Amino acid sequence: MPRVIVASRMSVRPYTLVTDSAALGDCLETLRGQPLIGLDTETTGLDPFTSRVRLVQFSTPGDVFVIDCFAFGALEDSRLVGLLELPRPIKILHNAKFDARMLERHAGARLRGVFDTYLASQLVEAGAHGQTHSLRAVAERHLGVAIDKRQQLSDWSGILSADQVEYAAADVRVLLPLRAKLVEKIRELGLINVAKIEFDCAPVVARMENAGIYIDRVRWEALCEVTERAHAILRDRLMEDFSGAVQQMALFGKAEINLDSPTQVQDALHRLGIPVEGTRATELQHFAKHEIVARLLEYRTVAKQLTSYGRAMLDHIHPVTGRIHPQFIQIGATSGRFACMDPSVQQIPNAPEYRDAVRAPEGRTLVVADYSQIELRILADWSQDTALMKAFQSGEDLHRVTASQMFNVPLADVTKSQRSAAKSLNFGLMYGMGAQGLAMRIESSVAEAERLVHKYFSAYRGVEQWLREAGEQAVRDRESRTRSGRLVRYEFDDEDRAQTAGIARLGKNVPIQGTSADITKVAMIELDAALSGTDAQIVNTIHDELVVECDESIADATRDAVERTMTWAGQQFIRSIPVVVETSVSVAWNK
DNA sequence: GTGAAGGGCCAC
DNA sequence: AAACGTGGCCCTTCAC
Repeated sequence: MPRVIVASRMSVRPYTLVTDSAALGDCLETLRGQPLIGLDTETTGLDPFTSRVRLVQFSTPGDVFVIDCFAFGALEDSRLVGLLELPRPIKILHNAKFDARMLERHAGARLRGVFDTYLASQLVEAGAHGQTHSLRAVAERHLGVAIDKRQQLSDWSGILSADQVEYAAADVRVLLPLRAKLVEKIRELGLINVAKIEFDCAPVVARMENAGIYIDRVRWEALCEVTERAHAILRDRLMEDFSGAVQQMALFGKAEINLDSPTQVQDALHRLGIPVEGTRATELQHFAKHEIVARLLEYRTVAKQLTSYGRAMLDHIHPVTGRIHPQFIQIGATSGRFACMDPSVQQIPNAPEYRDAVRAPEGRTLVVADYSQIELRILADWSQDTALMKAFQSGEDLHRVTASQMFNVPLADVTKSQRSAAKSLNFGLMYGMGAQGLAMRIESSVAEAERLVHKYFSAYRGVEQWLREAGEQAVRDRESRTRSGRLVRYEFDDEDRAQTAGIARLGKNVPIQGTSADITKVAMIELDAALSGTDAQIVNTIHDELVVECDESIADATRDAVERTMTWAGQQFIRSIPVVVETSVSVAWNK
């Protein structure tokens, strides 16, 4: 053992272990004069509410400082907090969200001036398959150096081994050269704007995760109980309905049917003479005249509610905060959209009974704000289609206007089914939907769907042209860009027509979906800054919607700030038509 | 037992 | 045969 320590001591450059206030002063003196510093932390666990910060490490081109927060009150030192909160020097971190959560929780610091090598790697790789973005992988890819991560999850709460401190020093040392390589790529690929957005967003996401979202346990449990009863009743009745089929199946050794098994359900339906092809809801709907199929559809809905949105949600309530702290993945989709997990609070059913249970605690309130038709506005702005722009400038109901233009009828004479067809086209065409897809969706013949698509594009020539060119360009250049310059690269075999068609669809959708993500991220950054110094806090982001929680006494001011910053962010990317943000103030997540 | 794949379904 | 984009969660099935 001693041998290993000696050997590794000799093989690495020195570092300074900071264990008192005077040494911290010297360390901060050195750091303040730097334009760029590496920053990392070692913590006793991964959860900011139950773990402590043991080490804070800084690097400069010539020095590494390892601050032992257990040796003295480093995290209470206002000089350290001041350095973290100033925009300069720039702090280089790998996955800044993690350290920002810890530093906010334990030092009360609002981290600013971030360069995040994790996010930078994701931007530079632009969605390439099979690339991971761990510090180890990124350092190996760009610097050709191997990093030993064996100590990462070691016990950081006791007496530090030389190995541990050296690991901590090595980790932070690599960040400066790594940034240099990544900056080069960011410049080459024209990603400076989007990188700035992502880096500034990371501390905002950290605060959002730390804040968490409140769920009313009693309301949620009541919802679960209702669902459980309905589930039991439907299950029993379906078992009776299926008994004939099950008896047949029993001849083959199967005495029961699992209603949650699509294969078993299909088999049983076949035995009852119902020739379903798969058991998806859209397929079952065609056979809903059979009582058993109708009941199965009901069962599916309830089963989904019970499993995905049942008591499991309550297991996520944190014992320390009493709130849910989901994980937001900042570049969750290659388009730049967020993803969310453990639990995903982006996919809670949009039904009043569920949204009522997601609320503000006593004395507080929610401001809920979403962009009105943001993706279609992006399409209108990008394509400069005269008719679509005019439709938005009129301020009328968009789908109704579309129907009026498609079918050449006055606005007031648009029928329900005309509006519905227009709506399907407005949304579907952005995803690269064809006539066949439309026919499926609106349950018409393909010929009828073709006629509708033709009518749509006759009204919106500019949209047709933009979509076609966006698809062609994606296939030709093997990449797409959003308005912020975010890059998405495509790997495909251009001999494969199905793959090529898929890339063309992405080429239409990625710039639109991704620009929407750009806008939401800029809005979050601006809003977080506007709300600093108040008790208002962003608690959820759902693609084109933000949820803010604040004391009810500042609800109006908060709503104004939300509306102003979101509108402003939208206008940074959409210049030729209005950006509309709809806000509401409510104690629950209902609009 | 564990993990991957696929079906199904929730969100925008 | 494929058929509108981006995700995550839960279940069953099947291979190891």
